[in-house]
Amino acid sequence: MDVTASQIRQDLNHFGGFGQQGYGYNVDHLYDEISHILGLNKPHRLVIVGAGNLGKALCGYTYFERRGFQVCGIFDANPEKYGMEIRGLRVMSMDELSGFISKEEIDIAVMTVPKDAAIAVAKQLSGAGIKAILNFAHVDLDLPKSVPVQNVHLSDSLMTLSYELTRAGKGPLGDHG
Amino acid sequence: MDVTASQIRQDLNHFGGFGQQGYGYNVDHLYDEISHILGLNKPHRLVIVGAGNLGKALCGYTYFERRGFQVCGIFDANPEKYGMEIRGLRVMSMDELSGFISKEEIDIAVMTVPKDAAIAVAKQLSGAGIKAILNFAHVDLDLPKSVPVQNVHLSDSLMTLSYELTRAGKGPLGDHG
DNA sequence: TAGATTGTTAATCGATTAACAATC
DNA sequence: TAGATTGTTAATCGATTAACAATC
Repeated sequence: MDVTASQIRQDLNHFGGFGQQGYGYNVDHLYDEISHILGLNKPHRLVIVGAGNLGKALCGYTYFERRGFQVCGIFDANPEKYGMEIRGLRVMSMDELSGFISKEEIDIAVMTVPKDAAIAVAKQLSGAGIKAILNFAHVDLDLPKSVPVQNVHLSDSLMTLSYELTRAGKGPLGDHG
Repeated sequence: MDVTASQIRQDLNHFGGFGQQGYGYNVDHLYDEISHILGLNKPHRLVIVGAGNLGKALCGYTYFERRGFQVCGIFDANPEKYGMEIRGLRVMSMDELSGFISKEEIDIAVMTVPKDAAIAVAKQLSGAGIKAILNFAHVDLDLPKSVPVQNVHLSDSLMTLSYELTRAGKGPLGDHG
């Protein structure tokens, strides 16, 4: 994993001593502790905002369920999509979003909306009391620090890949001109 | 952007002096230089391996075209999908993959296959001379260093988000026990 | 005891930042 | 010249690694 033993000990110890000197770590216990630290010990309720291709794909993403991320609702701005059924969920309108978040005690919003809508949607989510956002739109949202955002910007990955591909086999400082 | 002026100068200078002391940077020229460094100046040809929900969603991802990433083919292991048309492309079988890559001079493969298939597919791709892989499967592929891999592991983003969400408002060292 | 393994401090390394010279 | 801005060296900071004591 490209991690030294030293680093693992150092990192684990940052959160507490989970092992026994001379004896080792109890793997099951360690797994629990880490789940706790990551907040994965209790389920999270989430909504998907944007019922496009990506939104639909994510809706059927089995990892969500397996790890206790419950997909509770899916929303879209396009009236033609209202009522459409995706994996047993009916697409709802953006007007219903805020109410749904508070009533259903939603933690997390997954944003798969077009770039231009992203900032407004983020505002609405934040106003409705969302606790965290997973953002697939090509914008950096800046929200109050109290609402953590994780960006999944494919464009970044693609650019990095293109860079590595281009540089492959060239010297450490490469040549670009 | 959370970057100091110092850092920008330092970073740009790592690749070369693109500015003029006392005068500034020419934005258009700088944009070109960076495109070059990232290898975005010429188009890349790519295939999508795995015609599931995510594969289909990515197939319609307009950013690809806009930035010169040409989606040239889409493949799946399920015979029922052969011939299915997605955005003007016919789904092909895995047997056709290797030949396609060399004949069509494909640079990049986007892997949206199930975890269990991922390693074998990566091997096939690497054997067929692929130059780079964008991997959405929940596995860390280890391929020869000559084939750069970018992993898009949603699970990582979700765990980070869960961590931040859980820690929000708590002290810098948090409390988890 | 001898071997093994974690906890913790110190040393090393690299990246970020600050400072200033060079130039327009 | 005065002000502004990049290039580049030095200082600072943090993270990784190494070393060793503590413990089983």
